[in-house]
Amino acid sequence: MPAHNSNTDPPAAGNLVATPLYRAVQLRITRALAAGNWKPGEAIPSEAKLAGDFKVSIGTIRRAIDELVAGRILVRQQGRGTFVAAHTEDRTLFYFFHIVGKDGSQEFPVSELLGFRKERADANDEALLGIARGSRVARVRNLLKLADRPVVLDDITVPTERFARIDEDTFRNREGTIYGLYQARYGVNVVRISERLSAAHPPAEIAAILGMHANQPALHIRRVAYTYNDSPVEYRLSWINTADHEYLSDLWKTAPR
Amino acid sequence: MPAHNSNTDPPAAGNLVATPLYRAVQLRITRALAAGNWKPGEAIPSEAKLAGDFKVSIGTIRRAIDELVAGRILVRQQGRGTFVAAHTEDRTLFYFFHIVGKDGSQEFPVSELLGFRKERADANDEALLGIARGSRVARVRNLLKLADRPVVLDDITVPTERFARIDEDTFRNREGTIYGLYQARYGVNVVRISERLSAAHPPAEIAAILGMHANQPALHIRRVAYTYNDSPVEYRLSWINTADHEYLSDLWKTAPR
DNA sequence: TTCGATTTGTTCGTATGTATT
DNA sequence: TAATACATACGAACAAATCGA
Repeated sequence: MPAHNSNTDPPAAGNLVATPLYRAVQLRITRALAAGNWKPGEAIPSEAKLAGDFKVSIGTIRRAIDELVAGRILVRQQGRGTFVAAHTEDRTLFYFFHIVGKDGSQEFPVSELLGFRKERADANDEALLGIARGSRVARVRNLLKLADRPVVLDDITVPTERFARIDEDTFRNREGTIYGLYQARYGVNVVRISERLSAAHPPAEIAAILGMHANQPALHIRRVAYTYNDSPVEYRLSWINTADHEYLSDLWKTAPR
Repeated sequence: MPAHNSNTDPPAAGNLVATPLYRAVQLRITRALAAGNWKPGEAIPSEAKLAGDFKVSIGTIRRAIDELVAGRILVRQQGRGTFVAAHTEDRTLFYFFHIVGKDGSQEFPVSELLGFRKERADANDEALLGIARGSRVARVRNLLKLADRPVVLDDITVPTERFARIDEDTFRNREGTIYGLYQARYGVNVVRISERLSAAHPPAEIAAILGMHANQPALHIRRVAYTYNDSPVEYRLSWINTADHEYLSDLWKTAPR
């Protein structure tokens, strides 16, 4: 068969760039994901079915899914199916959580909610989250403990528009990670984060929470989390006591698909 | 054609795990790379030629190369060929260099050699570089300036075994990056790094070099650089003045495991 | 426990498109 | 223009894992 476009588009009419068929398929899949057609943890239709639905070969479907699997948006399992990545598995936790012991140990953090309030978005929120100034946001203060000692303090901001009727109890009584909560309860699937790190002296209030002496430096992180299509959904300021822990950046091991 | 093994191996005889053919091909390619059969910047044989040499289909060759391209070990160019990734291009610089201005600007760093000496490897070198204690190592102190101001101080350790007859002039008179030097002159191709970050007060000597006040915190990074097959080749301690700059960590597609 | 249906994983082959030289 | 090399797309066959009858 020739490699022409057998879809509904006019065959190489106006489109100067001629995006490959597998990209178009990929886009349709991510759109269905973003629309919530398939939920995290659930299986998407089989490759054969998708091929039939989209009227493309199974190889093209696989090509489209390949990158989504590489980007940890989907997870394939031989004999079972292809699933929307969920934030419930321990593996996925450490993809977005980079704090490890200086001895190399990877502990599971224990979370503690320290504060919750709703406010109006300021200029910073507007710039980072792409929401209108004055719209409503929720501010969450969360502490992470490792080996029973406070290590990470997160000040989290999310727009209430995406997170309908979000409240303190929802946060406090969640099971699993925060991104797991976003995913399970609000259908917001964080698939990418961007972090900027610097060293600084934390405010006295925060140093106290982290059990740090005055004049002790901490790692400061500004994080923006994105869902499908690079749409920002959360802004987070973190302070990390690096007396006994470090931030691990592994760039990078080409993992088997 | 059936998916049998048409290579020299007995078809599913003793191998219990049955590694896919494309992995075997991938291994042969990385071995050739590590042996220096194909040099950085040069083209490797065409897919058709490799398919003929290895007696596999062109699709299997492409599959093997796919991951090496994803891992930035090889670079494909349509119509030209597939090339061994070189550290000479500006693009690749920013893959291992993560310091950006707080305003978001990405500047090209200017390097300045501050010190060079040869020593015997200590316990730390032994653990991190996998070399025998007492073997010879070179220690290099290098300063990186951004916009004419000192920002990053690197204390670099490499084993002289891999870097034959390395000396101060070689470092001082190099063109391009340090990893470019390793690659062009010693055939050592850094393909992966692992970094551990923390916040701390730098020693007075280092604070002075970075133009920092006493009691000002800095970002401290311990980096190990690896060549093919996860073999460590360089150990680096860095201090970064984050008054005007940040460490950027962008985590998304085709990520570590 | 066995068996068969389903689903993804691997390998091959072929044809054609597109960029480079 | 022609040859070369990678890119896209399709199809087929079989392997391996999973799951339920």
